[in-house]
Amino acid sequence: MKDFRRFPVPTVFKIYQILFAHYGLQHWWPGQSEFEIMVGAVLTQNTNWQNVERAIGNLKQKKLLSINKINKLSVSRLAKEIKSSGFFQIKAKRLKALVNYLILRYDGNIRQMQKKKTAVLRRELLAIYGIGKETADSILLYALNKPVFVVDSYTKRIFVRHGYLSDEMDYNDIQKFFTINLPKSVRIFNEYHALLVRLAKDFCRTNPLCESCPIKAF
DNA sequence: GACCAGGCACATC
DNA sequence: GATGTGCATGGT
Repeated sequence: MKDFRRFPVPTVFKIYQILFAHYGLQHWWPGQSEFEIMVGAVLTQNTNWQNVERAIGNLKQKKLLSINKINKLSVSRLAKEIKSSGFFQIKAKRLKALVNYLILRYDGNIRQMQKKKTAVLRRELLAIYGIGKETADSILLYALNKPVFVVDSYTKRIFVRHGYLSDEMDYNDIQKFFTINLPKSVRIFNEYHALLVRLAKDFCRTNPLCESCPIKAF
C-alpha cells in the first residue's frame, strides 16, 4: 500500500509556491485556440517543443490549422506539413484520429465538448488512437479547462530525485499523489505542471545533481 | 556523432 | 502486467 499522504498538502503546495515565486506565471498552454492546444499536445509527444512550434507555425501559415482542414488532408500530406515535429508519419495518423473523433462525436464543436463531464471525456480521449494518459490529461486541462493534474517524465524525475516519490510509481500513482495533496484547481494544476517543465528545462539539464535547486530550499 | 526531447501502440514473454 | 522496440526531427 503506497502512502500518498506521506507528504501532506502543505508540502506539495509549498513546493508549488516556491517554484512560482522563483519563475512566476508561465502562461500555459502556448496556443491561440482549444484546437491548437490539442494539436500541440499530440505533436509534443516525446518531442522538443521548438520542433512542435515549427510544425504548428507551418500549419498556421498554410491556413491548415482547423478541424475541417486537417480532416480533409491526406495522411501523407499532413505528415509532410508536420515533418519538423518528428515521428511525423505516426503523428499524422494520430491527428487524423483526433479530428475524426471531434467531428463524429461533437460535430467539430469544442464548446459542446466542454459541457461533458471530465471522467467521460477522459475515457473518450483515451479511446482515440495515439492519445494516452498524458496527452488526454493535457487536452483536458489546457484545452478544456478541466481540473486534471498532468504527469510527465519531468514530474516524475524531479520528485523522485528529491525523494518525494519512488521510482516504481506509475502515471496513476503520481497523478493521485498530486491530486490528493493539492486543492482541486484548474489554475494551480495548470501552473504547477508548467512550472515543473520550466524547472526541468531551465535548471535540471545543467544541474543533474540538483545542487541549488529551488525545490531544495524547502 | 551521441544524446535528448512536455509518449504511444504494439509485440512478446 | 511488465518489459522492449519503433517511430524521426533538430538542437546541444
